Amino acid sequence: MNINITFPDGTDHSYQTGITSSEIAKQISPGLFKKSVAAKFNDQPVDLNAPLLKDGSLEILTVDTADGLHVLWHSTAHIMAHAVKALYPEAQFGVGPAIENGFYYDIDIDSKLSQDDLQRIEDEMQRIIKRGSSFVRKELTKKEAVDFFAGQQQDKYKLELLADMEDGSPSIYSEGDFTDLCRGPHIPSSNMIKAFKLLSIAGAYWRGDEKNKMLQRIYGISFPKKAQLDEYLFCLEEAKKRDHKKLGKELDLFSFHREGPGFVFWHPKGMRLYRTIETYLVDKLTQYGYGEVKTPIILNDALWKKSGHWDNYKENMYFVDIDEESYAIKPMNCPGSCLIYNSNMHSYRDLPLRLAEFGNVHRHERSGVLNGLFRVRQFTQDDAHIFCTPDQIQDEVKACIDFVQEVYKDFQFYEYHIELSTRPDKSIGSDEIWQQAEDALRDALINKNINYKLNPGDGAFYGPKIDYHVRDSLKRSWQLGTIQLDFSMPEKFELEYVGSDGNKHRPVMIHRAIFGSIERFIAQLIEHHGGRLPVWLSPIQAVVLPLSEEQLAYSHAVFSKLKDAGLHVEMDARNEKIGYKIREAELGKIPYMLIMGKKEVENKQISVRTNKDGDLGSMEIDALIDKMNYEIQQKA
RNA sequence: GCCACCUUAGCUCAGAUGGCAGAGCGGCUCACUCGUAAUGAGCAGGUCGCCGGUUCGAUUCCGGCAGGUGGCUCCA
Repeated sequence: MNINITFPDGTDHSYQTGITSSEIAKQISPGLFKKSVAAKFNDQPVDLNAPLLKDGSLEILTVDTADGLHVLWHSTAHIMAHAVKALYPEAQFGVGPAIENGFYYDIDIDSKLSQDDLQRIEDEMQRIIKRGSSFVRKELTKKEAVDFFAGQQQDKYKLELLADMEDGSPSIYSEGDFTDLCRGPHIPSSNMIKAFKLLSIAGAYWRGDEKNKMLQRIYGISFPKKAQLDEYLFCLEEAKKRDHKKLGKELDLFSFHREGPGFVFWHPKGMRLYRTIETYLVDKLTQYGYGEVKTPIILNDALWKKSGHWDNYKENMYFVDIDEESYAIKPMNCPGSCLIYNSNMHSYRDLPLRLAEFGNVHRHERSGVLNGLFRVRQFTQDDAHIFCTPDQIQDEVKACIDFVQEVYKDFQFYEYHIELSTRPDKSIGSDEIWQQAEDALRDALINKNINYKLNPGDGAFYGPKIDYHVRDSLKRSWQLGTIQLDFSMPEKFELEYVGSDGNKHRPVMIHRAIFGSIERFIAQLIEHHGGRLPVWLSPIQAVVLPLSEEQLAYSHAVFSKLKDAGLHVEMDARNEKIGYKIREAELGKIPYMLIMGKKEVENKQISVRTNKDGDLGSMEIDALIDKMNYEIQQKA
């Protein structure tokens, strides 16, 4: 009996029934065989040594592919669990998946793991790998699996996983004397792992629920070649150099102080960057038909009770007493906007009404979540509330999408992903309203032909949202822009407009932010550019560097001329060697260094060095101003 | 909030089984007037995060707290 196997390149071939992917790989080429870790049969991941019993498509997964690496990582997680079990026989295990970069395993043991223990676990893993045992799959009935994890290898977490498992035939993998509940697939033999490293230990709640026990999670990474591990670790180090917390200090942009954990102190240079961004957006707001508003930071409790924040957001809010009445410091700007809306009568002809606000909000975030500018307790949202009629929703959401993406392009953010978040557990509004709102956002995305990830249950309490996520230097994803639909707030604040029929109608509210928070956005900008901001964003765009005192007068003249041209320019008149001043300017990541020597004074020129291209030679002052203005205008 | 780790000069970091605290950079002073990533010399700078405990003596050991970092949970 033969089966027919189709390959990814479209060719097909007949093989004897029961042949394994491994044997097929060997026949195709020894190179492929050597690099293969698993296979996909009819798009289902399978082990290399699984017999193929029917016709189907086959893709051999090698360690050169992301899927293949994931298999290697997952197998390394097993080896790690094996090592932990050998060192701590009482250990019980949660889950141990491959993740975007590497793997982890959640472990329940009584003793606290330390860095030294990681070393011991690594050593044990090394021994296990050297033995080169193979991963053997076995399919069991659910009862057999339960018996195994209740008896021979006691593990309450695996039992819990089994209890929730719907399909009736769990599989286990044995590697040496260690067996784990696992769907697979796995690498054929542990000795394919040529290089690995355990990176960190962290606490993690069982099943991600903070009501559950906290397990110890070990993160690690592995590769089929030592060089790849070295490169990965090198990249990690490089990424740390781009950390905005480090660069923010080095470039003197902002600071944090014990006196206000989670509250940013902006320094002059950081503030310039902040203002540049703000000013940029103010211009765009006009283009996109927004009016700008400003609402108070402290507002009476009654307002927050009315808006639903009291019931849904209280634990994140700060409160103050004024004249024996209780007030809250705003965590969001929407109620304020609603008050503005309600201070006038509105006709359908006024809509959409777009009110933008650089809203200064305070949120009491739990201490453990604070993280540089990414997660603070006080931040400025580039917020806006669009009040519109139901049939204007589509166009308005689409316009918001265009706006967000235009802005990201100007800041050279090209790598982001979009999520559509739906109704959370804690929410206000009827099912119908939520359905309508979710459909509206989905339709806008589909209409714009935008790929998005569905994020069920992650919407705001008042409505679903479209979010823009960007990764930081350590690959953590942060939400920046957001477009949220809200049918509830208009209800609560009894917002109305007079329609063409002369009757009163309820408008719909769209909350939207592009940067999300200016603080977080700046953090992303710094990391994205590694601190080397484009000229238009640089707090200092050029520095004048006289070679000696003889060039001071000319240098001052040049400095004034650039300043008058509207450029952010500084003068380094210190009595230091030119190499020293250049070094300082380079470390300060100043884009233009203007060196003034005898020659330049005689020729009325400027010797230009950029931090991007090095020494550019001499040019006229006006040529330099034109060049810089062009780059600023191009946002290059 | 939870888990682990960290906290020594403005910054980056050494340090001692518990006995008067160290470097480089930066700052200040002086000399040097210099051509594309660090000129030299001198001086100043510390309650060793805070509060307790053990001890003749604690920056060092123990406990608590605060702040930070990496995760978890939560979120822009």
